[in-house]
Amino acid sequence: MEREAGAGIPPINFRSLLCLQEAARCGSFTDAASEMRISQPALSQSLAELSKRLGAPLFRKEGRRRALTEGGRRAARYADRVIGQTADLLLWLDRWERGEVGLLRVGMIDTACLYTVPAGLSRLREEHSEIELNLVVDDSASLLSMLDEYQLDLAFTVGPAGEGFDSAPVAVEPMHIYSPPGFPPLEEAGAAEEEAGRAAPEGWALFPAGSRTRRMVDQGLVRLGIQPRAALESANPTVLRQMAALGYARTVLPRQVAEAGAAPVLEEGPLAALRPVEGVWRSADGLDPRARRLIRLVQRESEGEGSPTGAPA
Amino acid sequence: MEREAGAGIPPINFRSLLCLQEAARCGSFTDAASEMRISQPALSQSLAELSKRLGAPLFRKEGRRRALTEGGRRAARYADRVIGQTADLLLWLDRWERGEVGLLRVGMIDTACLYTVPAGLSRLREEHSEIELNLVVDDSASLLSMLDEYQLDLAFTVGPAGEGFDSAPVAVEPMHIYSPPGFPPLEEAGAAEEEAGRAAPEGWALFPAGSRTRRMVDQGLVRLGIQPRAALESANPTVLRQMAALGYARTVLPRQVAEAGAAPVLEEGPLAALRPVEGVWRSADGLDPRARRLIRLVQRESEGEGSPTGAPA
DNA sequence: TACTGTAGATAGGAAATGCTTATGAATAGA
DNA sequence: TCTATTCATAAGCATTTCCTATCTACAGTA
Repeated sequence: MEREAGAGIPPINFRSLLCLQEAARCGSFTDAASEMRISQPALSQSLAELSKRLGAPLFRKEGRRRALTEGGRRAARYADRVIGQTADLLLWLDRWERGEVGLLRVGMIDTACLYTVPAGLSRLREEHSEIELNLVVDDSASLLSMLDEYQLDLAFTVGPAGEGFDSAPVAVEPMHIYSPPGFPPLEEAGAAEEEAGRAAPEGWALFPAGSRTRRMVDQGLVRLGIQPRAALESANPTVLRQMAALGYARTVLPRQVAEAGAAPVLEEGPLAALRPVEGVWRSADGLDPRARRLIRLVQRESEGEGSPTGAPA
Repeated sequence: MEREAGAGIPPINFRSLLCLQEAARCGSFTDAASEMRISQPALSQSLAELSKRLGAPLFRKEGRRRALTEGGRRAARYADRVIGQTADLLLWLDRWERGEVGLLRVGMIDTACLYTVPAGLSRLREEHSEIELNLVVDDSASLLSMLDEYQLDLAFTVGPAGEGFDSAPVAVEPMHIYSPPGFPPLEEAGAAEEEAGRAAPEGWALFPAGSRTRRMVDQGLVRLGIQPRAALESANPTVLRQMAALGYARTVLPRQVAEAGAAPVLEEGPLAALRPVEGVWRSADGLDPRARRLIRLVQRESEGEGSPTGAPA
C-alpha cells in the first residue's frame, strides 16, 4: 500500500479563504467584495468554488442574503487560522531576509574568537537577540571545508580564502617574533643555526606544519634569514605563548596574543608576517544577511585595532 | 485609514504547499514530483512560484540538488501545519455532512419532551455523542416561528405544519376526556350545560385558547355535543391533569399524560381528538442530517406506542 | 398588488495560472 | 572527457479566475 502524502486535498486558493473570511466578517457578499476590491461575482464564484472543493455547503439562503452554515462557520474559523499563520510566516520570512532573525553558524580561528570577533558578536546579540548563533572554533582549513559543506554560514579565517569563496577583511594581525628573556639575540641564534645546521639549542614553538599561518610565518622568517626548527607545534596560540614564556622556545605570535598574559615576559622581536583575518562565505550562495550584519559589526568594533580595509559586498 | 483584511497576502495555492511538503520530505524535486504524480517541471515551477510569492528563497543549490534554506524549512513546517488543519477540516465537514457531528437545535412541545422524544434523544446521544444538542420546549406556534427564524433546526409540534415547512409524523396521541371521580356523567353534564347555558358548575381545564391543540380539542368536543367552559387554561398538560385530579374540572389530555400519575385517579371518557405529532423542518433548507437521525430514532423508539406512519424524506 | 431597490447568481470573454512534453544547463561520477 | 542525473526553461494547451453585463429573487413601499 502506497502512502500518499496529501492525497485527497483539493487545490484551494488562498484568495477563496480571504473571501470566506471577509464574507463571514461582513455578513454580506457585496460588502465583502468591495472590501476586497474585487467584483461581487468574483467573490460569489470564489465562494461557490470553495464550497464545492470542501464538499460542504458554507452558506444558506436567508432572505436575499446568505448566512453561514455551521460548516461555514467552522471553515471560516479555519480560514482565520490559516491566514493568520500565513501572515506570521510572511512576517518572519521578511525579517529573515533582512537578517533580523534566523540561525547564523559561524566558524572562527582561535585569535578571531579571542580578540577580533567577540565585541562584534556581543553587539549582534544586543541589537538582534532573535538571531540564533552557533559558534565553532577551528583552524582555517577545517573551517573552510565546513563552510563548503554547508555546516557554516560564515567563517573568520586567515586569508586569502580562495576559489569558491568571497570574503571581507576584518583585521590584520601583525605577527612578531617573541623570545624568552634569557635567550640569545636573534642574529647570533640565526648565525649559530646556519653554521651548525640543525644543532642549535634554541627551538621554536610554532603553528602546525601545513597550516596557513605556519606557511606565512615560515616565509616571513626566511625573509629575515631564519630557518626555524620546530621544537613544538600547536594550533593554539596561547599554548605557544605559554611555552615561550616558560623559556622553552622562541615563537611567532600575533601581538594581541603575546601581550595578553599578565606581565610582558616575552621580548618582542622583528615583524615576521602580517596575518589577514577575513570573514569568508560561499560565493555561490551570496552573503547571508545575518552574516553581513556580523561582519559589519566586527569591522566597526575592530576599527583602529586591526585594519578594516573594505566593507562586505 | 481603511482597514484591509488580508491585505498583502499573496494568492498561494495549496498545490504548491503540497509540493513544498513533499519536496522537503523527499529531499529531491524529481522524487517528490513522482510521489505526487505530477511532472518534475510542474513541481519545479510550482515551488519557484511559491518562493516568489512568499518573497524569500526556499531552496539553495547544493550540487545538482536543491536543499532547503532556513526559510524553506520554516515554510515547510508551515505547510505541514496548514495541510494538517485542512485535512482536519475536510474530515470534520465530511462527518458533518453525514450528520455525525455538529449542533442540532431541537424544539419540542411538552408531551413530546415528556414522552415521545426522550428515548430517541437518548439513543442519539449514545450513538453520536459528538452531536451537540440544544433543546427548547414551547408550544407549537412558538416553535414554528423559531424554526422559521433559524433559531431551530427541527421542531416536534402538533401537525400539520403548513406552508414553508416539511414534516414527518412521529406519533399520534389519542386525547380522551378525563373526569375527576366525583363528577356527574358526561351526558348529564352536557345536557345540564346546554339547558342552563353557562351556569353549569363543572368547568374544564384546557389548553390555552388559540393553541393548535385547543382548536383540535374544541372541534372534538363539539362533535361529541359538548360546548366546554374553560375554568382553567394552561399550556402544561401536567397542570391540567393535576387540576382534574384535584376535582376542580374535567380535562382533555393525551392518554400518556393522564396515565402518568401515581394512581389512576381520573376516569377516562370518550376519545375527543387524535393529536398528530410531527418532526418539522424548513423546506427551503432541506432536512438537516442530524435532524434526520433524530427523527428516525424517535420513530423507531415510539414504534408500537404511537403510530409512525412514514419515514422522513 | 404592483413598483422599486438591493443581494446575489449567471453568462461570456479576457487574462492568469498550472500542467504537460521537449529540451537545455549544470553537476557528479566513471 | 563522457555519461547519467538533477533541476530549469520553453512552448502549447486546459483550467481557473477575474471582469462587465445581465438576470432572478426578495424586501420594502406606494
